[in-house]
Amino acid sequence: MALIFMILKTDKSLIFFTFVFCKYNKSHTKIIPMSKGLTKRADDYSQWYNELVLKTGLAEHSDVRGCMVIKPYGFAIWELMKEELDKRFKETGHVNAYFPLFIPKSYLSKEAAHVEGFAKECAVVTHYRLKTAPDGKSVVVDPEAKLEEELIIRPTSETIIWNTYRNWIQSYRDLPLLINQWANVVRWEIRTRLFLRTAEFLWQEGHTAHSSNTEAIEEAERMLDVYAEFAEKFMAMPVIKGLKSVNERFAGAVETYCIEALMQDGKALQAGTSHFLGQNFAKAFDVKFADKEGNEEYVWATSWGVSTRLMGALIMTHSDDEGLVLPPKLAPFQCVIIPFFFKDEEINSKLMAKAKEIANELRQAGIRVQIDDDDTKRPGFKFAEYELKGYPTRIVIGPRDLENGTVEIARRDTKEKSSFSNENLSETISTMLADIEKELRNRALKYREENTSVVESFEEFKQVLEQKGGFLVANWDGSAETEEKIKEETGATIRCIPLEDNLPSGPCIYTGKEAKHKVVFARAY
RNA sequence: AGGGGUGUAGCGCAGUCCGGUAGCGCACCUGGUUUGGGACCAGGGGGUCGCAGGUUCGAAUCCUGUCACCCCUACCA
Repeated sequence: MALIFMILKTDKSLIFFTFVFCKYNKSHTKIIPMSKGLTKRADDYSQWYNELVLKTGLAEHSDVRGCMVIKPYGFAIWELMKEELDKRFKETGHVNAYFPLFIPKSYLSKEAAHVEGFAKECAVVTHYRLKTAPDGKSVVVDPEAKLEEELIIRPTSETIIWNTYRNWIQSYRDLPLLINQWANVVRWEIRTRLFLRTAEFLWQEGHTAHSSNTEAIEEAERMLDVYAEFAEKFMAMPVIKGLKSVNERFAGAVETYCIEALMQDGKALQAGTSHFLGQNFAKAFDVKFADKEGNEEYVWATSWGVSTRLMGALIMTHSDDEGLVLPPKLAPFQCVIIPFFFKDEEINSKLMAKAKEIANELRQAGIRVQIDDDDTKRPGFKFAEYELKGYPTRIVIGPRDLENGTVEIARRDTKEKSSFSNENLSETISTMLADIEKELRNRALKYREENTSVVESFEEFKQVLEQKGGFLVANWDGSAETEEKIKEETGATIRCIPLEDNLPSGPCIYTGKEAKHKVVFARAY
């Protein structure tokens, strides 16, 4: 295999084109050439991410500041996530409901820490009507239509939901109340990034009410497990389950649980959170129940959520310099069939017939498959396109394959392609999809292991953070001051206190005092 | 929120310093030739130069304001 690099100098940047000439090796597997046009991760990770999201048609910026348009391909992935998560919520006894987008301003301030946490990023509705402007062309806010009480567009729904739960809960018999909602929320962010941070985003928020402390904690932990299992089984993304430090805790929570994932640039991403809310919201909204003995007691609460941010996590966990790499369970199409058309109409119709036959076989086996019969684009173009979009597998069938009873199958994760018999393709593809998923999971796990460093001193901490990044496991004295100082000096924060294996193995790396926990530090999104 | 940068055709950009009929590549349309990894040739269509004011005989270009996006810090899921 020969590599030729061409470097073109333009005014502002260097553009690298890479051509890879392919030959069959002994196993008749060849390596797919690299795509062109996409910024390489090593050159500029942020730019790579932005270009990838735009070029693959996952999402784009709308004209509304900070708000994105999730395009059909991106939304298809989100729908697959939703479908699976929803199934898992139902399996753990939850039901869906829907609460208002608007929250009376006064509700938000009933829980002190909560309002403190969200006040700075709330969108506020002040009027309910427009009228034609004096110029007769534009419209203006009608000053006479001012709301008595302003409405906040929900940044999260604890307040409106707990205000509602007050009417729903009287006795222990009404508990537990296990409700989830799929919704949009708005947090007026200054700096935005597609999927990772937008002013409006989609999510699910579970809000549960319980008759005891322990039951609520169990619920918070149960839902954290649901998230962790979803991340690992469905997204092929390894996560660390842990507790947030006081600084990072959700506004209004007694304890915040989280799953933390490591992205390919060495930064951490919080992929999901689950909160034990204690009786904070019950007290703020006066939600009491009568226990079996007839005593009145405040209700215990949890809330938990994952958002479209998972899309960002998915992209940054698996994708490469050629584009998106989707784990099969989240690929809108797991296989694309491309008939290699020539000028001969008769051969083309045979190719098409075979492609349909194969597609039917795969569909019967439950594989999501698409045929690309567009004859205005050449196959090479399509190959590059589907690689960019991260289709896990691709079947190409040409005249030669018809004669030989074969197809060519390419897999996205390893970029290999080889010839296979066209018999029993559903099994071939199913096996390959399972293998791809395993490969992606192993690869991501290996990356995390290689980029998790146990550090013994603050010097080592700074050095590893600077040179390598990733997760840094270190002993911490448990104080918010120490955490804050480390953050100021290095930019790294405590991602979590792991649920497993958090016993300190020595003194605090910063203060040298007795350590309380062994925690995971990282720079984070 | 602070610092830096960018807005010109669907996408990527040149033109802006030094004002004078808006250009290039890709994409698109038509015709032809091609075809096992992003085809080639010929012809064609498309832009109130982010938006709003101002200066000027004349503004993509100069001035003022404003909006959006990107990068680095700060904040969050």
